[in-house]
Amino acid sequence: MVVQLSDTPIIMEGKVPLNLLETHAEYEPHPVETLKEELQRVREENSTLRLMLEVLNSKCTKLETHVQEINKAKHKGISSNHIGSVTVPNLDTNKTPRLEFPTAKKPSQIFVRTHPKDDSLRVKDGYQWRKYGQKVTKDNASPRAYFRCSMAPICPAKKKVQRCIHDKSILVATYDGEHNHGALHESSSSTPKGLPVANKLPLTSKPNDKETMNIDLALCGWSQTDKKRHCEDAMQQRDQGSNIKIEEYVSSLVKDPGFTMSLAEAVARTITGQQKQQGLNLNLDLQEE
DNA sequence: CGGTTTTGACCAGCGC
DNA sequence: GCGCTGGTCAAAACCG
Repeated sequence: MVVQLSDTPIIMEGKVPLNLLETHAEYEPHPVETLKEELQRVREENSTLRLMLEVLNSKCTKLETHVQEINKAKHKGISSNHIGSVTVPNLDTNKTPRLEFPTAKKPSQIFVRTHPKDDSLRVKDGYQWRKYGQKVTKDNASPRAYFRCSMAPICPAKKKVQRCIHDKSILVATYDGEHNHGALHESSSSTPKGLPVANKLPLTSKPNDKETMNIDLALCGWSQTDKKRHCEDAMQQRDQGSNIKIEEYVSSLVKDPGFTMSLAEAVARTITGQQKQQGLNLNLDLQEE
């Protein structure tokens, strides 16, 4: 199976890796009807995943177009690789870009979609934050949480996190101050150096791992309806051209081979997990699908 | 036991 | 000066 995301292919040779398809000899064989139902369910899931990939692909294309426009503008003497508040990695060089999270003197915002049921105000951005306050503000019923960077003894970086007033599943993180330390928090030593830390999903994470829920595209542990709803949301956003910052951030994630590989792995793991639950050992040939 | 989170109290800035 | 609001402090609770 070859998943092509723009120019960044994820290659999953042949079938789902053997270690993801553990055998369950202890289970009794399933009646044909049950197996048919399961097959149908897996097909539906595949179509959902396909939809997700389409969304990712379209965002990739969009980003590429945008980068090309920026490059053209650069050639015309307009020097800027900033879109909104998030710095776009330099894609026209071989250097591994670091996604610069807003640490400028001027406060800036990022938007992160979370699981609808996840009511914590946590935004995984690679830094370690210590919450020092929470307040309900006048213009938004959702409480605003105040965080300070705890990675260095004296780091002036702060952030405020509050749910979007219009969409409770979106967290708005406002960054203030600069980090006075270089190293970002490395959650996994297996991830390639130089990659944006925010782009890294833990390769060993379970589908229901809360950590992965903080990233927009970490849909792997979601229910079927959740996935569909979010895909529809994303499609709608694409069509309406709204929430540009989210799209740009997501696009930068998608561009990262490490992220896309992790996503693909998580998807495969999810399918396997569900098989485990129901005691099935379907040898899915995704290439055929 | 040390680090983190929670939460009520406190403070500063601003408009009236 | 007073009230409102956003931001911060700090003690207690919580957690690994």
